[in-house]
Amino acid sequence: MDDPASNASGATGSGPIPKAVASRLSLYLRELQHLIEQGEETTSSSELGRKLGFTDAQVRKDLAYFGHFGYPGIGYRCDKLVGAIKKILGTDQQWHAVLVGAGNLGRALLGYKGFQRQGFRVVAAFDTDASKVGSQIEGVAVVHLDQLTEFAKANRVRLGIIAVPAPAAQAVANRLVAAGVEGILNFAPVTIELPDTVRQVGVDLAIELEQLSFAIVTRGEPPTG
Amino acid sequence: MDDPASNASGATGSGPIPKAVASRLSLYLRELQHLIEQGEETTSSSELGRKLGFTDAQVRKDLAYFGHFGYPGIGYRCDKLVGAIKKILGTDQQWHAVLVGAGNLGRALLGYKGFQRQGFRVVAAFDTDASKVGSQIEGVAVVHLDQLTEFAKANRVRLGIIAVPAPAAQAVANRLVAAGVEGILNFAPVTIELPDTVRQVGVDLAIELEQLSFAIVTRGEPPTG
DNA sequence: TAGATTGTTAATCGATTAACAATC
DNA sequence: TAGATTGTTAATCGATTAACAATC
Repeated sequence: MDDPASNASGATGSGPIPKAVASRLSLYLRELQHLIEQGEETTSSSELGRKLGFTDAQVRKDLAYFGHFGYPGIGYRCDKLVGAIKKILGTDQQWHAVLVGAGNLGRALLGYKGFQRQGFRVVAAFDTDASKVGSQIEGVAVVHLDQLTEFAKANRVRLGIIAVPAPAAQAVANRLVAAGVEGILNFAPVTIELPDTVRQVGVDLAIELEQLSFAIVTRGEPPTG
Repeated sequence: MDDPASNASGATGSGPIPKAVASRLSLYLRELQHLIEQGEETTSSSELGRKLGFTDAQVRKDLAYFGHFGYPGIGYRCDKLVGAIKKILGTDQQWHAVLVGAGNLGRALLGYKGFQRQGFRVVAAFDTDASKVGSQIEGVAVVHLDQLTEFAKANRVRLGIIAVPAPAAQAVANRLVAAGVEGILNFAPVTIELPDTVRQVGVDLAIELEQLSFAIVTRGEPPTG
């Protein structure tokens, strides 16, 4: 292989990317984008590892899952690596998402600039509150939930974001599934059941704080994992 | 041992709780609280596993790390288990937290009811914007960031929540450390460096969506992990 | 060239699963 | 009692680390 960067999706031969690796790829991507903004053209496994708290060996192993991007003695070209990681994560394309729930959290998500930057576009917000329907929030139209399916089909919507109170989450999830989304990001603090054709990621803000308090109370007696 | 539930923090002999287990404990806790609200007194490893997508063996193993709470033939008493898990996670006590950044996301976090419910209390919000300082949001006072240390010392603040734009995050983190917090929940999409006496948990909303898109594009070719 | 850094292998480590005797 | 379900062991599986030849 003459051009070591020519093999973005062809994978070195290690097969599918382990989930543990995928979660780190997003962090590498964020850090690489940051380095590029600072004018860096290359980086190394030890620099990435130091910034993110991983060993250099782990960084190299992770990056070798999907191609030969490094140059011995030099390191990695940031831009090439960004392109390759985006391809793996699927964010080399743009994803259309809908948000359900135009409450406090929903509004904050609509104003969040980071989604756009990483290839996600929230194309509409849905709610059942008549006082919200018809308005615009951060430039995004608030539409009645009853029009979800129609809208989703017409606008190539593939992702749904749930930001409604816990008791409403499952019903909203069912509607999103009926509307044909392929994945759901769930901010409601409740487990939702989905057909296994639809992927989900759950974010529970209170659980994040619990994990922090756990880390504090076990300080000095560091956990095994 | 006569009373199988008498050994909450004494641990069965397996020593410290692995991090992988701790992350599931929060999910068990949430599900158990939900079951109790529905009037259930007991549950089983298979029921918990089914609801959360784990095997029954994994549930039993996880719960056995910190005591003998199950009754063969019967299952687990929800209330006992809730108490034991809270003790492990540190949320049997109340934690005082401060929020830094009273923007869109910060405001949403101040209105989030789930923190209170799980034992966290946001006792003040900090910002540098003169038009915000002095106001109240969701019943929480907005104070100038310059008063952080003084306030934190006077109010037993142990946790800090960062909800400022990425470029400001490291400086805010430094201030929180100087103010004596023991842990930081960071919503800014940037890596922050902390002394290793201070714990951190990072939540990057765009990364959560990336993980969802990754799960979708690798559908049918399920990842190893 | 000499110095730096990769990709990969082998060894270690940790986490999950299956099975089952113990027991409510 | 018979049925159900636990706690624990052993086996399997996956992830991390250390080391180093290859190479820019």
